[in-house]
Amino acid sequence: MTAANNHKSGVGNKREQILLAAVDQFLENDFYKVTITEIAKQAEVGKGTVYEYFSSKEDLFRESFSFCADAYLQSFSKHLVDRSSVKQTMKDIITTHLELLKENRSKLNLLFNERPLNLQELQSWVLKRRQELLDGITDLIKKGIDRDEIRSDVDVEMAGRLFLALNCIVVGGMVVLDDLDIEEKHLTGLLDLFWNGIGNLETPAQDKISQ
Amino acid sequence: MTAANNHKSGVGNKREQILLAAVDQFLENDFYKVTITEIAKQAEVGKGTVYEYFSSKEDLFRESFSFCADAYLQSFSKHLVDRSSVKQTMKDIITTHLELLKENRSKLNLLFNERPLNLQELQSWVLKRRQELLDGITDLIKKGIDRDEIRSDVDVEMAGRLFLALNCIVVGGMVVLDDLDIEEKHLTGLLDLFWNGIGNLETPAQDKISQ
Amino acid sequence: MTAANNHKSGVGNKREQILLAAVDQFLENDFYKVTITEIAKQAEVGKGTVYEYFSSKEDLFRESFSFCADAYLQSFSKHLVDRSSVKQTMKDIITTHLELLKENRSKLNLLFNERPLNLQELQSWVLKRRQELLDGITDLIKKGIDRDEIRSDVDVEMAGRLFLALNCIVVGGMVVLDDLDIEEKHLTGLLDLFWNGIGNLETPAQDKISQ
Amino acid sequence: MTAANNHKSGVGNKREQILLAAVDQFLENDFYKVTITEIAKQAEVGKGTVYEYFSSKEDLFRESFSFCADAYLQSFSKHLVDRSSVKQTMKDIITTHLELLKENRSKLNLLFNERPLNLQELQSWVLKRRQELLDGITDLIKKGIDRDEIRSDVDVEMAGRLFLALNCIVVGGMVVLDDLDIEEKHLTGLLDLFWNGIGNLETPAQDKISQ
DNA sequence: AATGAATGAGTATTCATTCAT
DNA sequence: AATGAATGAATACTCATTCAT
Repeated sequence: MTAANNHKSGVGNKREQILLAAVDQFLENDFYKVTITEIAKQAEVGKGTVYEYFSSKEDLFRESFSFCADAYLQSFSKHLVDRSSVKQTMKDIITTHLELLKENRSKLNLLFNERPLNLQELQSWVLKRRQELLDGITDLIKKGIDRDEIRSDVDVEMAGRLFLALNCIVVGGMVVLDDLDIEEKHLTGLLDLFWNGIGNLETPAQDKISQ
Repeated sequence: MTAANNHKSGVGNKREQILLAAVDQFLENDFYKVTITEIAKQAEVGKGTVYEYFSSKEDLFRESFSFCADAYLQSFSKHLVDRSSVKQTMKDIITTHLELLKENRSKLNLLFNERPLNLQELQSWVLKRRQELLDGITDLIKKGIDRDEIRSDVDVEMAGRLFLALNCIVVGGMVVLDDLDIEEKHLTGLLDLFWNGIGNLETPAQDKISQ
Repeated sequence: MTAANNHKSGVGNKREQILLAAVDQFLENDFYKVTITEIAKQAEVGKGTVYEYFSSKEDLFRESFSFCADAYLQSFSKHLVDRSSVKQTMKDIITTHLELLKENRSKLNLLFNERPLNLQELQSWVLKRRQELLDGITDLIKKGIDRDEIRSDVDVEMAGRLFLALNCIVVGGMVVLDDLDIEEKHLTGLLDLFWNGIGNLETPAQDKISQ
Repeated sequence: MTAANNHKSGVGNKREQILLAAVDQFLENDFYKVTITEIAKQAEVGKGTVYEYFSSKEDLFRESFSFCADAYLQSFSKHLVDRSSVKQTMKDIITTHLELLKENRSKLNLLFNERPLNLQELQSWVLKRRQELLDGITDLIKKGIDRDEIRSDVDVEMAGRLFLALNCIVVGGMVVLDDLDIEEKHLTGLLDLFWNGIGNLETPAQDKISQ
């Protein structure tokens, strides 16, 4: 904790209590289902106190989202160093993601959810954060191409999106929605799928598409 | 019994008017943003009439969702016949999906949205419908393996989920969220990605993962 | 009651119950002191019902104000016919005003209150209604000049405003604030004052002002 | 005891800072629109400090009102010396009042507003202060009668109220509500009106009232 | 069967006031 | 004495649902 401390920082401070309670609620429920009253109760502060630290419910949502996004991006970026192969990096990312998901409070749905939030103002802000994530992945793929690990004819943008979908929807969906346990072999299978595709090279099946 | 003497059948019957209006609204907005009043107005019936046919807003949502899911599954299953190659079938599915998305009224977010709806009761119901979809895809992939179009070591479950994710987040996300125009070549690129993976077979990069 | 009747008119209708309760409350209290809950309770309707007929608290205030203003202007204008002398008309106006004040429900403070309402949007609307009143009085004074009842050198605008003030603050203030009983002779004295001034013509006192 | 050792006296003392800020705010806005937070901010003291000097928002309003009333009564009473004629004194009062109104921050609405403030407890207190003002004016009129400047048959009470109304409603209303510029000739016209009335003595019009 | 007027539970937000420091 | 973080009572407004006609 630095000298820059003011009443809005420090261990045990109200702001943090509120934010954590809010994250907890927003991860569990729709924006409209979550109530300030419930957040205040869970944070063990008065209702008015919430508004001392956050100007509105939307603001609180934004901060909650940001909190999650930052946590994720951070655990993500630690893999974006050049030591390992790109494939290994991707494996690490998926594994980390899975671990984050399994740690109870970090379902990260908030971050990956493709659902337009329909709070007009939040929408573009959410998209911006998602784009940051996508950019990180895209860069990783470009690096893979530079290193000849990834084919140069791969559509970088699409591959990035597919990798994001793999993490968000497939891994996320299995853990969060289907409440499944993903084992090591599943992960390896999944990455293998992403890396090698599903096609059987020994057959000419794929050639049939020629339209 | 004719269409005229049973209010639950026939062209122009109230139930259908209401359901179509509801679908229209729910596709456009959050559950909490949609109001019964607005649905009734659009359906050109009285507010009370909505409750003659649907027991609650949730019930109406369920039915709306089901209506969309059925429409989608149907347009989906028409591709699940054995005439073409599996790869071509997948191409057709993606194309159909894209077309459905582009038809304004059928964003189908409702269906693909991975977000737990958190209307507790809807949740499991939604998951069941999604599972039906997943099963259809899984069967398709199994067929591909039988026909030697798809490698036999592919994790069928994972491949199915990734394909669904591909449709949902990549295609859906691009059209709905980013408002991009996806061209033919993008689709082909995307499917190629799914089919062939991103890995460069000529390098030994992927071998490094051996943990 | 005409054929134009809809659910918003007719004896015993909710709208009227609400409006009367609102007038009652607004006459008694500040805009901010009055609550919708209390109005609903007094009108013996549900809180939501208020919003069936009035779009907002401000709207309800506007309508309440208008209701009072109309009642006053109407009882006012019946004196603005040319039968009697202007002085008699003025006497009638003051008398009517006083009677209206004494009838419990029509303190009319709402109308005469000089206090800027400070609900920005209401402000100009209120001023407009007040101006209508002032115009009526000004016309009356002009007529008096035409008929040689009133001196032609009188500042019509000022005289109109003073007459309005006379009604508002003197009569209104006495009844409402001081809870006094104004008798006939007071009224006559007041009008005489307005008509003849206070100056003693036999003294040259007023000449001293010559700046 | 010096100004420095008693927080309730001396230049720059907190109480005065707060009071002046409060006056400023109350002159500009409704009681309910003004907030303690804003007053504290403008006074450059902590919110809690306000409560060191004033027991409640109402108390602070009372004191603010009193402060204004005293200022007004004072500038008023300086005219109530016997040097000039009564008519001249009245002219001076109106002029002073007008000047006070034009000095931006002193609309004095607070003082003249006839609206029952309906902070029940304030009501009677306000009336008392207004009565003081009225008494001053009444005395002036009595003096005028003694000096034969004013007719002896004038209803002193009524004349006092009318003169107050002239200042408050006519002059006040024009400056504050209608945002008009009152020129010298208007003032002269207004006082002339009050002094001589509007009636045309050469006609028998007023005689028609004989009830 | 169809309606829509009536309802009140539910929610974000404001702000005077308190009190520990 | 001075402060301002914490509080919760209070309030406008929304909307799913009911029910008399």
